[in-house]
Amino acid sequence: MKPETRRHEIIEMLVDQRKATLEELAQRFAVSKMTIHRDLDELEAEGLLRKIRGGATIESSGRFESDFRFRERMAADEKRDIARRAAQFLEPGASVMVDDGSTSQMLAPFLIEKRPLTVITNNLALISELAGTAGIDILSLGGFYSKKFNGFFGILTEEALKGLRADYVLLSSSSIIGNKAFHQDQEVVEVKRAMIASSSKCYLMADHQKFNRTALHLLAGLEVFDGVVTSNALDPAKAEALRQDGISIYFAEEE
Amino acid sequence: MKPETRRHEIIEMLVDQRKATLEELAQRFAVSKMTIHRDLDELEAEGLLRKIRGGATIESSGRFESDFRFRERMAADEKRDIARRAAQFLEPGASVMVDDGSTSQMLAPFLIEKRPLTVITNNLALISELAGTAGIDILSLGGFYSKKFNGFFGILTEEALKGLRADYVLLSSSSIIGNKAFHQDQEVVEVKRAMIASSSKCYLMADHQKFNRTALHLLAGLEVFDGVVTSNALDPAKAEALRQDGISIYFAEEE
DNA sequence: TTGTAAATAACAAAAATTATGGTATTTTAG
DNA sequence: CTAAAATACCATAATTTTTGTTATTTACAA
Repeated sequence: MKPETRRHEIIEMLVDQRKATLEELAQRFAVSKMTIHRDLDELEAEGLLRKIRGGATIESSGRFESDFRFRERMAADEKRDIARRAAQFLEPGASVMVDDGSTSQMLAPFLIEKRPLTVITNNLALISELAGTAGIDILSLGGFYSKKFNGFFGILTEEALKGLRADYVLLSSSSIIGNKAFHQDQEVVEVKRAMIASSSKCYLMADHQKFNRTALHLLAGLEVFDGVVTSNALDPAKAEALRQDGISIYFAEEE
Repeated sequence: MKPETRRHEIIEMLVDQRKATLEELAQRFAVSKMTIHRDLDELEAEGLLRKIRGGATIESSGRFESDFRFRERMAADEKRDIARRAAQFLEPGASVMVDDGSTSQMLAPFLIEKRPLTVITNNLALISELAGTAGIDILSLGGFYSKKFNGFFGILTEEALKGLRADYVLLSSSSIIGNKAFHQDQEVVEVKRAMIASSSKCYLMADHQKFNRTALHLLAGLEVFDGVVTSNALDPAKAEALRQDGISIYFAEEE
């Protein structure tokens, strides 16, 4: 077991049982107390837990902070898994559109695995990560820069998309209610819609927190997507309901 | 000696002597040719040199120009001075186009001084530096990403420019011969020309090394520019000759 | 083509880095 | 003050990175 894995599991233990002793952790992972000490120091520096005499706890003064950071980190792992699964739909040599959003940014390493690839995107973080990677042709959609979404939007972006045609699009949305996807920002929706219109195969990436959250603007019905990728943190009943509606659901952890 | 140090020194050697053989490098650093192979592969992937049969070279003259990362190191101070001077032509509230190139990247801090400003550019480094700066609206021109120039080029870029109109453009070119500006790359020239056509006032930034160097493609006659900004490292006789032709020369160090 | 040198690939050894556990010392809570 | 816990330090173990050798493929010139 790698140190990183062990540290990850320590956090999971603490989320379950609120606190744990050094002795307990050392036994559980079959390492010395000294090693656990170092793990806890490391995790404490990341703000994920708090060392107390004889052990550690996830609960700090306000309970909120550590819990929030932990959620954020778990969400990041879930998003990475979903991104990994979504990238499996691609084939080397294809052209793929990618939108803004943190899930989309997670795609970077998995896109590299599929190279050669033409990546068409308005996602600045993704452009920066992929820039200069051999075997990845980047086509940046221009547009007005939005700090909030760290990408490019507006007429210029939409006009550029009208003249393009890609094999795939990997999209994210901030909300799924019933069998429809929503997003909170009008301009972002316009760009995502243009991407769907310009791509042959469409896949949606959505972690379980996206389900049953509200957002103002309709993006599309889920039936327009060739697949919806999520994690098995999603309520199985919900997944089954969508399957009944003819939606193709893929779980990141499967296979 | 660490691998990283060795690679750094390989670059320094190449800057001095333009090219080197595998044998030569292997002897100089007392490692096998295989190791040098791997070093060169690494450095080539970073765009810092080019492997040729039997060795490596820094392609810094003629049709090719060495990578932007390498150019960045040279004459950085001179370029910064020129960028500072060129930015003085701008007024708060204006829209300004900026092209690719290391001189253009140097503009970032001076553009911020002139805010509010709308910056229209295909320069990825500039976008990254300015992203999120309050008072700076960024309009990214999309296009295919070029590692060599660290920016966006191609039809998409030119089409976007056709629909735009800016108050100023601050350009750089890689070569000035007689009273004409040249550049080594066809696609880059197209974008620069489109910028000139879409701007009311045009200024060219060129350090003294740019003068009397060869490059293949004509960009424009210097008379189309409202001003050419250079440093007083430029031969005074050359500057006087241009003034005789009616070109407005500005020196970065003046005033 | 054909021969030669160079480039690449695959593998094993070596070096460097990182992780771990033990011990000695310091700190802390009661 | 005392005992357990925490820390500091060092030696060893495990892992990763770097390197060199060998074998194979590729590229160039005659």
